[in-house]
Amino acid sequence: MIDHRLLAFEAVLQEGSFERAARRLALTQSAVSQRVKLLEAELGQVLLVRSKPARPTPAGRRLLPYLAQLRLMEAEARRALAPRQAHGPLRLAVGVNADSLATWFIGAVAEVVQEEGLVLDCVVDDQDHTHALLAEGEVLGCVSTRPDPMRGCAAERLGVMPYLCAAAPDFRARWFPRGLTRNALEQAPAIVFGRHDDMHEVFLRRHFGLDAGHYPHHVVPSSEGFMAFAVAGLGYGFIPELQARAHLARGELVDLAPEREDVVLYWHHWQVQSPVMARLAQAIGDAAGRALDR
Amino acid sequence: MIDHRLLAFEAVLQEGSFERAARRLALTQSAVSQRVKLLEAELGQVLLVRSKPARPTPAGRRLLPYLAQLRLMEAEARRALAPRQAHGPLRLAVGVNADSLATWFIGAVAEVVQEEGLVLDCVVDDQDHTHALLAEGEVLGCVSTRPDPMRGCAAERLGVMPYLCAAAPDFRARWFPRGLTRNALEQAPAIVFGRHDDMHEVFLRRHFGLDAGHYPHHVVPSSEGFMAFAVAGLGYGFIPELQARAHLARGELVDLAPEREDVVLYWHHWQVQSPVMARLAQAIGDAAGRALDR
DNA sequence: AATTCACAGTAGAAATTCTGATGATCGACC
DNA sequence: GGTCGATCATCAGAATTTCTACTGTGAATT
Repeated sequence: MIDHRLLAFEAVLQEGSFERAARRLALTQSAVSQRVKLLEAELGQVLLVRSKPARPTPAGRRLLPYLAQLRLMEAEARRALAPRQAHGPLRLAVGVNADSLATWFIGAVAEVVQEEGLVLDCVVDDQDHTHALLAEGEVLGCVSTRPDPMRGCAAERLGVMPYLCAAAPDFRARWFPRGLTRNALEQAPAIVFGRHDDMHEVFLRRHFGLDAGHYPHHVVPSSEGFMAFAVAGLGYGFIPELQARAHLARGELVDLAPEREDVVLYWHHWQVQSPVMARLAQAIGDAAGRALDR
Repeated sequence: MIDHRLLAFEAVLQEGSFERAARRLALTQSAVSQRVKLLEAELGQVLLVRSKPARPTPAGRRLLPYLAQLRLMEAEARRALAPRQAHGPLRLAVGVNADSLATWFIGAVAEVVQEEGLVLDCVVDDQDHTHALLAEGEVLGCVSTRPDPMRGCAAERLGVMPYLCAAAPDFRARWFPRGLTRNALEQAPAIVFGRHDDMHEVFLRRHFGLDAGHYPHHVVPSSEGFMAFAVAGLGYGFIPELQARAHLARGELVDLAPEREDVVLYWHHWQVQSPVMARLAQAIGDAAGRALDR
């Protein structure tokens, strides 16, 4: 139902080349080439940079969000027409930061997902990176730390997610026998989530005047992995209070510092919304209100 | 860019028959018939009742809003790609009640319309009827008195529009020498806006216990006409305070009763929004905040 | 310089979609 | 109750679009 030419354009981007796009669409490379050319002619803009892998031109990039919205709208229209038929569940791509996914997010969306028969396509990335996913139309909504919405989007404040500095008890005994001192912090192996993750650095700089890069650290881009690292006594790091709570209670982790690093989360979404997206946003807002601090 | 079959379906509805739709689309009747049939087959639903004029089935009706949204999105996408090119201005259909249009509405949208290069398609109807226009996809947003949004839509409170009971001074002297009495009200010719307009009845019932239909009344479905009727001394009726103000000052009208009939207005819109719709909603909200009471 | 790779272009084949003719259905009217 | 007029469905073939198979070109690789 969506224009063939748009689908070809999208496939080339996702597959990286005309040939693989053709394979996916069960066409020849030539046909894909023609479709894309036609689309470019109609819009009067070059949409693809023919490199490997193929990349969108600025114009092409601006087209992507509309494609995602088109998809959603088509799916919605079909549901509105034949609500009880199984069209295959509606697939919604959303960007979530790993810690939200590991803590409050699933509970937040569970009910809506069930009732509306959705399939969520959770794209996990760092807090601030989820925003880029939205800009490129890869997701229709995302949890982000950025407060300002892009043009065409809206943002709602979800709440504050406090992180605490934690480690296994024996890790503390070994590395921080006298508490968090500048010296100890320069030696003790930290755990950070990912490359874009600057919470640890901010903490070290703010409270101990330590500069970036001057501390040994594991990089563990997985919420569960992060936790497991900490519990295993391999390092110390910032863990969402929500997630740490049970482990603290069981004595597997200890709280190293009174300070909390607060991360303010926002729900960003294209204003397509559609009934389902509106419900989802509502549910996320509600659940965040319950799970997060103000 | 929008699916041919959808366009055929729409044209048949707008023109009332397959033949005229074919003429508009520069096709044969046969082609239109085939397109519609194809669409119906794809969706697994009959969309059109083949009567004269052709009407949508319930399924067809549910499809209409999506068509309107599709249109908007396509226009938006084109603008996003080539902002400076003149694509022909973006056409936005909005439902407005006559009194808003005659008073605050134009000022509210003027700036956005200019800056974004829009063409507004104002559909004027009674306060509550504008809602139906939204449901059928005829408009993308509307000013209505209904507070509750439909599924897939959102509603924002704009403010209160107070109406006062007014007439020309000589009309008062002639019909209401002793003020508004039950007897006089049963005799004096009222002016009401339209068939769906129940403000006058509500007023008579609430304050004087008069039943519906027991008063003579002109029906004048035009805001200016309504005003002219009143100024000419042909009747009395409820006029927006905003609109009456100048006439009261000039002595052309007098205020007949201390009571005000308050109409609460809401802005309803499909959640497509799109950047332009978002700006429009913002502007309308702002202007309403200035022009209307809380 | 030769080779490989990836996309553009072209001609004819295939598929789609249109036209024009015909048939079915329904209501109006005599 | 039959006929006419109007309107939509259906069908076969024409027209158009879109695809495939193949060739050409330029850039990267060796």
